Amino acid sequence: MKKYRLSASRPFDLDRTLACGQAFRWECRDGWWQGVAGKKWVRIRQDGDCLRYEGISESFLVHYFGLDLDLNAILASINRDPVIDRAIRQYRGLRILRQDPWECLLSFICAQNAHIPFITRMITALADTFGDPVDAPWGDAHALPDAGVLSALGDGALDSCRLGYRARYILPAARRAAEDPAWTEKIRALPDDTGRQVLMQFPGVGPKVADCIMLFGFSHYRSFPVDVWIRRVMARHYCPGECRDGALGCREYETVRRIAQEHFGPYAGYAQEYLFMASREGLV
DNA sequence: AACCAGGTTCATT
DNA sequence: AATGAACATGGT
Repeated sequence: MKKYRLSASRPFDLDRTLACGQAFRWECRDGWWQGVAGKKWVRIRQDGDCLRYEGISESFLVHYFGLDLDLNAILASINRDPVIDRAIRQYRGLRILRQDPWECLLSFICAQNAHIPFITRMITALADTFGDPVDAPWGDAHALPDAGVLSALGDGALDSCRLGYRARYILPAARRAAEDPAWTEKIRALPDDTGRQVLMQFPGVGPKVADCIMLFGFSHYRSFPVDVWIRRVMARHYCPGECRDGALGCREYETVRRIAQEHFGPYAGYAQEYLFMASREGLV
């Protein structure tokens, strides 16, 4: 069991960070979060300013949870109006993870038009059915299958995972990733929004999913995924003039995204996460 | 039991 | 360029 001491100037809220719907491979059982990150199992809990964890190195811990970032400075930079201020006061400590891009690709293709518990089911089914077993202390656990594994499957192989129409996207997307194993490094090397355009060439990846992958998988903190919850809060508080009719009026994705990025700046993605929470919990 | 969900794609205007 | 419908599934 290892320990990591959080400094007072770098707030962190493990529970919110793992439960907020950016990652779908974590489960909380008797006070401990357990999950698989990459190929390794992880157990972790937070007691005040102390993180207790096992299964990973400290450097992985710091990188994965983004503990190297000065969150207070980031939140100060996005705190530009009363709405985001309320969300920040409520959720300070929520951080954006640095997940594996392939995991993000799978997760957010599945996430379209689905509730978060359902997304978790789908991702779990993919791992349990096709992923390599991981020797976790709590019992049976699996990593997510690599693109190569999924790309070799035939039509219908995913049926038992109950992915709905998303299954039609997963296999072609896996083939595309498998035929160019360096795709993540290529995107990493690309300038700002070019990587996003490359991601949108994957089947099943539109603007929203691409923004999620850039934000959660490539640490592109300016990305601002616009889902139904964000659309609501943006329509109500940030672009009423641009919106045709009340809550669901913000039609044009690119317009909402541009307004948010201009308003919140280079860490718009952090604002997105805080607004997402606030919108879902009825805070705004 | 309807309604809706971290949307994308395709066919029409 | 912009809108509308189909798409599968299951949580609330």
